[in-house]
Amino acid sequence: MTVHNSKPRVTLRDIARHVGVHTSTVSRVLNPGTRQMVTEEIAEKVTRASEELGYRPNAFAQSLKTNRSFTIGVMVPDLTNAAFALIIKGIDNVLEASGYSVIVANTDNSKERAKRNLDKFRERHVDGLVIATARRQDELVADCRADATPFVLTVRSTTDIGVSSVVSDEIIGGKMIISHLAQLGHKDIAYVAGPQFLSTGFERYQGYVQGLAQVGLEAKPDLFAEGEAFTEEAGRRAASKILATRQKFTAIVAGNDLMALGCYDELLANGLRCPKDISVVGFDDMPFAGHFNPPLTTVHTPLLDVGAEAARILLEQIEEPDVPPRNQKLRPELVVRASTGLAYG
Amino acid sequence: MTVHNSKPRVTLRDIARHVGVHTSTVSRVLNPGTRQMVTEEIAEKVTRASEELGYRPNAFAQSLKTNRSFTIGVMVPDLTNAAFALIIKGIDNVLEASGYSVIVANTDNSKERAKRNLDKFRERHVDGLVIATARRQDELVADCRADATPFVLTVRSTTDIGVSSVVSDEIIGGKMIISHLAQLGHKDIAYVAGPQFLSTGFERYQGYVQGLAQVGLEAKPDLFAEGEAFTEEAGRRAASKILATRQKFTAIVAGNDLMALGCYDELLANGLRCPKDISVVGFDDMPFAGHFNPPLTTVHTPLLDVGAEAARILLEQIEEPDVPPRNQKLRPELVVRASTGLAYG
DNA sequence: TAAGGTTCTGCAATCGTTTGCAGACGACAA
DNA sequence: TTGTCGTCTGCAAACGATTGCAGAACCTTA
Repeated sequence: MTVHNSKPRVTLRDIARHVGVHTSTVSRVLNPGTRQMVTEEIAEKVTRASEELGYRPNAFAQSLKTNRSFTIGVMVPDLTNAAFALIIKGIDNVLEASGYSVIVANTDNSKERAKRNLDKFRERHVDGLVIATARRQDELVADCRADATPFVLTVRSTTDIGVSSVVSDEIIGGKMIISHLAQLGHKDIAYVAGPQFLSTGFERYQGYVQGLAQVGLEAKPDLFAEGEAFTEEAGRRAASKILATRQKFTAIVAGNDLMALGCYDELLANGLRCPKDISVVGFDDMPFAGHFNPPLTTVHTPLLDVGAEAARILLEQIEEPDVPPRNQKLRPELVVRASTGLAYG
Repeated sequence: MTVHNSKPRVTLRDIARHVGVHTSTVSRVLNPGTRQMVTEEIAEKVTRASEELGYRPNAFAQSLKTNRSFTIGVMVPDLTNAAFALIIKGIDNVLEASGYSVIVANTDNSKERAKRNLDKFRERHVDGLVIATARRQDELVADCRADATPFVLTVRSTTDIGVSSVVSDEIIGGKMIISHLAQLGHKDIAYVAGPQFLSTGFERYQGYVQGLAQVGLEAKPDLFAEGEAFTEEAGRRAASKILATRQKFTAIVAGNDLMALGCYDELLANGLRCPKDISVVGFDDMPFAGHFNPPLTTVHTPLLDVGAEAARILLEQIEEPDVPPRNQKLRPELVVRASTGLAYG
């Protein structure tokens, strides 16, 4: 019981002194890769001493020497968005198992903040990066390419080729929705779009357009409105714009579930019932989408898997820097709930 | 244009050589605290060179020398739970501004994983810890106290005294609910409890009991059931248990919003309507609680502020290690929506 | 017994900073 | 001119690990 246990950090030297060997020997014992270089007898003594003294390697010193930090940076636009929380969880699950720690950066959709965070990642010498904030054209990504540290894009990708990414196949998702809606007899289908400078926003819309074409329908300009963000408010405003054209439609496809929620709000405010008057469908299948009123039909994006897969690819890229970049698209799934029904009229 | 730009990291020595001074001088220039030690003329040259060469300090080397990592560890039980995502965001917002990075650890409610993560935090020499996973009695916390690194508990606190914490005032929250329910004429109020080994679970229940006493009611054992976790499923099972007693009641207070959702499910399955037959109220006011069916009456916990305040206290504790621990309780707020109505009968 | 070959262990340099100490230099006063 | 004081800069030793190299110790074989 010391009076004021300030910080009796145990170092290799303490162990070395305790056992009567050199620090390099201790180091060798403690590193699995070099352990067989030293006599079993000594090795045992060292291990024991290390445990008794409660040795913890100093990560700084290790990293300084080896240039590996076992740390990876994750950049997300909004932690509060359940989708990104899921992504992080997926990433953390596989990284934790490999001894890596994740440093998160929340950019709140600010370019400056993203840049600042990227710099901080570099100072901290992260071994790799996963970026979930990319715009379709993104300087930040260009910046990363100039650098040698591996990174993979996730959820949102860019138009660049030659960079790894793992995302959901948004185009298929869009087509699934249209096919579902068409079966219910819908012909006039509005689109409340997410930002078109994001791959998610853009490709989901492409899926919608292609899906329409497949069933012999056409996208009408009046039935399209782009929100400035993937938020409930933006969704509501976009829906309101479409409503204002007084163009007839019986269904709305929203850029994501949040925007779909905004559509709910706007429909309600206009005395329209969902799905009786207007069907609504979203993207993501965020947690509790099944508890909304009405339960939301939406495209389930396998976010946990997307995150996990991104982490796996990153790990691979770290171990094997010369392996070519990979682009993975995971298949989404339509989950039909109560916000879509037969077209009226 | 080098052929294979491997990693031309710029160090102090490069700058020193470039300018023709010693590294120590460069170091002094680049550290605001010591910059006035060197002649303005040289200082200027150094700064310029540093910018031209694109110098980035090596965080490892710095930390190794100074024993400060400007890194703090955050431990949460479940990233996917919107409540904790909010907490992290609150923390990150204030920490980012002070130049700190946050390393997150997701324990998934596993003690082993928590311990592992704590060890990793120590290896990485985090300057501080914020812990959102504490049980009312928690060895992990005891473990932390033995150590000299500052930490603060958040969301969930322990029975220990002498450790800093910032939480929502759960007891008041519980009382608010009862007072609201009593005004609506409810007399038989069931409690679907969260785990009682967590301070949130425990204190919310205490608030319920005290609130009941204040309005001259009594807590009936039959109307209490404890879920094993703060989840929808656990909430549903607990609700089912209470229903099975066939005891009369007109309202349920749930341990949190997720459990309240579980109550919705069970009521629905039993042909009971909310709020017509049974009122339901939760805790947390998680995102989209207003979009549930029916919109959930719940106690709003100021999670963003809780996180931010925790970060602030931690920072204070890092700068000033001898300041006594602080326990902060933020005031919650009842938000009345559509899941509570007049008591029938 | 000596030569040759294998293990094993210690030495010392190194990673990129920070920082106490001391020397260099100029200025000023006596 | 000399002494003293201040200001600035360089030297070198850390911080705690890893690792190529060389030498010591042992074993084998002739």
